[in-house]
Amino acid sequence: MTEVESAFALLAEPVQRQLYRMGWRELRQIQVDAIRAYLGSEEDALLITAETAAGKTEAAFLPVLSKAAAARPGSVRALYIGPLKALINDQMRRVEELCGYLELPVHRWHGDVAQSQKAALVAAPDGVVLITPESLESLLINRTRQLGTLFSRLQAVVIDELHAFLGSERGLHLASLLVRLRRYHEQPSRGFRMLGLSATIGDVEVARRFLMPDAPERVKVIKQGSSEGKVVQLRLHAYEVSKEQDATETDEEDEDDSEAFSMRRSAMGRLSADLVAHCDRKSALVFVNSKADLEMYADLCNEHCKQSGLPENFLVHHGSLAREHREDTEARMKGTPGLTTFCSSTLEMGIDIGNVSMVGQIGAPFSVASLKQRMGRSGRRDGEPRRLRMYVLVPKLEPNSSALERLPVELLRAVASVELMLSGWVEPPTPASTDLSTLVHQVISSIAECASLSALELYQRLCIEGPFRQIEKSLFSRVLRCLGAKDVVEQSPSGGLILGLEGERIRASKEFYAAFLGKVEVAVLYQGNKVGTLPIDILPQPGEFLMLAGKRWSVVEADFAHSAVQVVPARRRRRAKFAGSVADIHYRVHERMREILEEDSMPVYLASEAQRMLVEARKLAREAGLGQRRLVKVGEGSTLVLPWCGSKAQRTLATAFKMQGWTVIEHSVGLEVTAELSDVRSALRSLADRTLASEALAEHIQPKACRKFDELLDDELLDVGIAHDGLDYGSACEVARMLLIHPLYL
DNA sequence: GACCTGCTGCGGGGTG
Repeated sequence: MTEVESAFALLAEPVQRQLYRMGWRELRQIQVDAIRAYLGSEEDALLITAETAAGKTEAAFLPVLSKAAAARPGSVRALYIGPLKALINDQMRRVEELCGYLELPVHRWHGDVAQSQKAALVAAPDGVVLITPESLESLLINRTRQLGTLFSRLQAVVIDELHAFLGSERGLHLASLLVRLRRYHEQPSRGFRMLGLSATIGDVEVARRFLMPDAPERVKVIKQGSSEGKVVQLRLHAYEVSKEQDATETDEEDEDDSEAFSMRRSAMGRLSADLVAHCDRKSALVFVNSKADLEMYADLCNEHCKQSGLPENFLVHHGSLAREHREDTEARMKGTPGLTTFCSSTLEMGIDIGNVSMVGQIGAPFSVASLKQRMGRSGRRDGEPRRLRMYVLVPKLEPNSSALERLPVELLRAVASVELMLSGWVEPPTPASTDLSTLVHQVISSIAECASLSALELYQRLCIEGPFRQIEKSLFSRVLRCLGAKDVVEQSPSGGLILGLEGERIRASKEFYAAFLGKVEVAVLYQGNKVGTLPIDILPQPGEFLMLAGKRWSVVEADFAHSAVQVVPARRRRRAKFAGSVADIHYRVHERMREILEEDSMPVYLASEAQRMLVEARKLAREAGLGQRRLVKVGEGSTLVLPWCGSKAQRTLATAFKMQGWTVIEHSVGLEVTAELSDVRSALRSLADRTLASEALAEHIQPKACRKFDELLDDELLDVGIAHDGLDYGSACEVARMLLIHPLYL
């Protein structure tokens, strides 16, 4: 018997029959490995990592369903946890199909599922449940009495798109929920088995610790062989942005308040014209870093098609669109080949939109991990390559600006990201060690679940058994005292902790269930139909223009009482404003950018204009010593610091300099400090020998409250969190030491 | 200079 045959033989008979019916002629290697690992042992957890469309879902569910088939009803047997409702809806169909010959019901449980369906599951717990972390949270506090029957014999928990949880508030939240859920198992010490699925694991050890915190070595890693990977076709195009060209090319439709935008307008036009040619009759996804730009590119491309007599084949998909519009875009992509969708991260994960033969990325990607995910959306069919085209706008080098300002940073970052992705590297997730906001969330939720808990029990559940293990007892009691002072918790006469008035109010709100902070948004309505949403704090006024859902609008009425803005179609091409912040770049990306400046070889995937710009940038860097020198004196009383150390450590350095009373200009790579070189060196020394403490730096960070429940904590507690997770103190100290011993500092 | 995610329970009134 071959390896494949013996793995197949391990599956339950109805599962085997269903595979025959579905026309499967073989199992993929990761499926064989997963079946053997899951059905061959009773305890180990599984981490299944393979490229998109390699059959990870089936690798997990074939063995999980086979085992579940033999268990008796009366309890949910397997739980699937997904990060998106849309993904759960897609996976529901796939799991139901695999269950074709099994007598196992498959249930969805998320915010869009009818109460009646939820009630049906609670009345007869059985089968497989597909759920979001937030709905699991709601089960724990709203259905406490039923948990014992629902999950008493739960066998397996499958976490899809595991990378989306690792290192985030939502991941910490989920980790806490899973520990709390285990208490309802009839054998809590054995509990259920964990399976994690992902295409983009930056650090296997972090993933292992997430799946089995007490025994990470018992997580079996099932990895797709590298030979099974796909051929990659790459091209990177660059467009120069210059003032002179735009003065002649902007027309009345393009009036915009921002000068920065009008400068970019003609380059965006050239980029769009190329894009229309590149996407010609291909199904494509084009990722854009901002929603305002995304709408602009869709409009420019459709306009281009209209003028050339081509069909207007460009659609949009992002988080500020009405759900109906997003579902319509998904359905059209699936049903009609040859369409292109401009999207944000909404389509980064596995929502089914049919086959995509090309992926575009406008602007340098936020991270290498995100670039990898995005590229994985193309070439899903066997034998088809992955095609990726990147497009970067590069400001024209102004002769009178400084050498640092003239560096084409975004082009360098795009090249560095591609190089790192091709080398197989992606950013490792960095879980927070001291996320007190999520701790507060779980304190409130745990008390709501149990009605009353002693402080010690609470500490035991969350910080000994649960995921908040780095939080010591003294810090935990400071948090509780703070919550007590704000009426969130109070001590009952019997000594247990119960929710106070404020705590009850927070817990009763429908916003409570997520651990992350949601934006306050208002609906944009046209003739009573929802087009999308805009952030409430920068809402357009009547008479102003905006683009949304691939159309141009003007605002006729802003109705705050009903949280709505009424719009009508308009001619003007004006961008809507969405709220935003700045991304953190990993130090390895900065380091690779510097190496690219220093190297001579030309990446083969650069188009000619991009090649010319890289040659120019290398010449500039060499003349100014930007790639080699770390501390550069620039005129009297001003020093350039070039650590190439990633944004978090660079921000930590900048804070240390600001504490000296100096003015610090923070560039994306490098700092300009109003201080003499010798003074900069002595400030670096106090970091290098750690006489400047992390807590002292944290005091100077503003704003302090940025996570969801930070408002319930005092500044002192927030500083503890910032010192641990908001800054990168360890790296900054290392970088300071390196800057001091670097031979080429002048 | 950014992107994304998620979400009760219950009471009252109407209909078949």
